[in-house]
Amino acid sequence: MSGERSAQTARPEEAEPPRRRRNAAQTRQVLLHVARIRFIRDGYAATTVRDIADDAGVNVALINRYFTSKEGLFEACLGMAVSDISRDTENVSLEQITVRMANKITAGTDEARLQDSLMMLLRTSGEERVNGMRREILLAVSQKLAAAGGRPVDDQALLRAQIMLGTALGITLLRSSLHLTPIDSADEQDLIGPLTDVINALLPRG
Amino acid sequence: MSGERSAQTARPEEAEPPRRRRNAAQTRQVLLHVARIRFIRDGYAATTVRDIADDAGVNVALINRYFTSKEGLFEACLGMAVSDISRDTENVSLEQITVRMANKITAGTDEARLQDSLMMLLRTSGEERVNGMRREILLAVSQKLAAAGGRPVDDQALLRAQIMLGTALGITLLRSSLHLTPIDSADEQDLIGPLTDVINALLPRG
DNA sequence: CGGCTAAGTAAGCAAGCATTTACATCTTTG
DNA sequence: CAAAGATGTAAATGCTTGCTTACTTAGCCG
Repeated sequence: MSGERSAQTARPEEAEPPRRRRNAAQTRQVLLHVARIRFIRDGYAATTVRDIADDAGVNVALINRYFTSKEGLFEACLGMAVSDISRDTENVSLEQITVRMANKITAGTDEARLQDSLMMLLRTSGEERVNGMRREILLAVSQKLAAAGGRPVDDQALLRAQIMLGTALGITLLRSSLHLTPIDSADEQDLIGPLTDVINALLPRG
Repeated sequence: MSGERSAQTARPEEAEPPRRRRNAAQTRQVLLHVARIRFIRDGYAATTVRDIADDAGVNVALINRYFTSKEGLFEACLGMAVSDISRDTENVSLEQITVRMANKITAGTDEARLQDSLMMLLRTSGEERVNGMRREILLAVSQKLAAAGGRPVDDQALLRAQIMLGTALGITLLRSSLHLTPIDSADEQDLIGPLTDVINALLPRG
């Protein structure tokens, strides 16, 4: 590669387009990010498009330009959450499951945000389609949990896995939404013990 | 009017005031009842006072007359839920706890409505005062759970009780709000087994 | 009966909502 | 550079919201 592309600050990264002050893709991302936070914290109906636009520092009309409607933006956020959850529940094995679950539940706000994705799952816009998405991903996760034992997944095993899922959901709810103490201030180590007990009680080993 | 009060059907019962087509107390109750359902199903912000008034078959203005505001009506509903939960968690003992929990979770819509009360706890109007109410009752319930073992309640026991509470919350959520199968269609008998295992794993016997 | 108060109603108001339109400005590209 | 499309903005649209006001009617008591 003989010729550099331009005399910009530093060298432009390979797959990184040159910085623009106007950047549709980046604006889209910012909107998604701040909308997610609002939807999780305040719910769909209580969140206004102006709130979101202000948080993002952009004009309200861009929400409709990039996501068609408030509803469209919500579905995009939910889709993100579904992807995150799918990725974070790959290759679940009984050995690591406790540690990983405790880790995900207590992970800081930095990067790992499975908690947020779970809370996003509890939000609804009233549209029937999103309810379908929610049920789908929850069913998939519980099936992965049930299959972790290595035994064939019958209805009873699935029921137990869903109770386990409910536990994870409930803990996350009590922590990040209701801020109940002492569970809200428990760290990873505090949770590993009880979680191990619950998992051993619910998920039969193959 | 010397004789009987009127030629109504049957005789007016003792403690039962004569039926009036206009009855403030009854209207109040109807409003509370239908509002609760709406708040639980649709959330606070997505529920309009006109929805509630229509459900109740009364005029919108009566909501403000009897409850001052939409917010006031919500708080009344939440207060009802708190009372129900307090009453339903009296005298918890480790012996009956599993059966009672399974029973309450699966109880039909007839009378026992602990599920609804729990779901009501998850709703918020944004007012800080209601968040306080929610934390209070959740803490009280988890303390009762922790004390059921008969042992002194240290922080770890409380944490475990709160995880148990989270499980109940999560199961109820997966059932009545998300309608996830097969847990949504599980009956009391189906739940007793797994619940027993979880409770034994979480609540140390004294 | 006749009036008085509690209970309920209809209509409307100001504020806030999501969305659209018409316009301005930045970036790329020929 | 200059045309053109991509990106962002300001303003206004038509609804819907919670709540209030002025009014009607049912129920009670002398």
